[in-house]
Amino acid sequence: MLIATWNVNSILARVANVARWLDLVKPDVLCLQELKCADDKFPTEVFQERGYQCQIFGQPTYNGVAILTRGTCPTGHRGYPGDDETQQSRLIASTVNGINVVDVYVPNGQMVGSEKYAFKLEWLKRLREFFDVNYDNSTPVLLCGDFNVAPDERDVHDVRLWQGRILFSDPERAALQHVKDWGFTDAFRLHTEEGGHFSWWDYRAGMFRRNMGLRIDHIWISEALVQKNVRTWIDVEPRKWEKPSDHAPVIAEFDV
DNA sequence: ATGGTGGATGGTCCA
Repeated sequence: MLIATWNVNSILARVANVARWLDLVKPDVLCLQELKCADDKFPTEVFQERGYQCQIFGQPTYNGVAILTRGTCPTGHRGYPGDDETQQSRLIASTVNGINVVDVYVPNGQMVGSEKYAFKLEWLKRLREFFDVNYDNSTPVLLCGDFNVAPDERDVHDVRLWQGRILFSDPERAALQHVKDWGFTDAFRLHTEEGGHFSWWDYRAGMFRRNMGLRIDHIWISEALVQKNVRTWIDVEPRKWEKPSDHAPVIAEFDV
């Protein structure tokens, strides 16, 4: 069973690339972030044709998340419980094959010390509370998405350059670690120790060509899934295609 | 060198 996550930076701009990638990899689940698209404008038919059901929590212009699954699966959380529809669309959840899947688009934070940065830290604090209240860490739980944080020094191309900056500042890393302490393991790090593996490269200044990126897209799993995770990798190929997203998909394979 | 690119949008905001 393959479960994937991909920040597509506008699903309408990326629909051809996503369809091409689905035809190649055929994941059972694809979690999307940054749809930049209202629910009623989401290109559902393209994915239905390929056997996927779409659960969409969209928003015009910014944010937006969706879970695509082969076959049907139940509708779960859309945003934090109790939030109204004026909140940003950054979290969607479902259950697939007994696995509780939570797909998040963590706020970028823009600049350390800014209002958006404070919002990011608060959002991560709420994410931990969301798991405390709504999930049991002795069950299979998978948290994935664009976390907008590089967890450690291996996950940035130049530590000196990124130290203290947005996506790698100590408070962000601590806030993300607190979420992890709920009971998650980084599926990618189960299989790969060395640095230099990235999931996002800025469009500007030829950063992809020079492999100057960050690993900010993640698949985290609870203990019940650790033994079943046979492989987790970043597929850099679609980052080389025409009109790419600035993020590459991450895929985890499970023996279930 | 304070740039560079890309998406949504229709002058900027966001990443």
